[in-house]
Amino acid sequence: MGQKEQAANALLDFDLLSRLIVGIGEVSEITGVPQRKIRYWEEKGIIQPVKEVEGTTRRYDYINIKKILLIQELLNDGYTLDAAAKKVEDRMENINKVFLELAKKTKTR
DNA sequence: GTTCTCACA
DNA sequence: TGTGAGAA
Repeated sequence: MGQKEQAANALLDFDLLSRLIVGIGEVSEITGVPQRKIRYWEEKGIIQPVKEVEGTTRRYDYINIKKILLIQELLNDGYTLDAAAKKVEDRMENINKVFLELAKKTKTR
């Protein structure tokens, strides 16, 4: 596969990923985290699902799903929920920072 | 399918 | 920290 095709696929994947929005049932199914627990984490302010314009059902984008996965891993490693949440929060913030810096320094090509 | 709430460990 | 169950 050539570089052009790879670049095109990367853009496609990113586009799909950024549009991927699913309900709690599917999130629970793919992450293995019970729906009840996902709602519980939201109640504690740890995750912020995106509300649909119409209706009251929770919607989860890929960032939410990623967060749920990461927190679940840390819990399995013995972290408390609060500690796991804070760690995930800090990591994502740092990653965002790095990419923002990178975006500033990178010229359009 | 989804929501909330009360009770419980 | 999380679950069960019922009702809407």
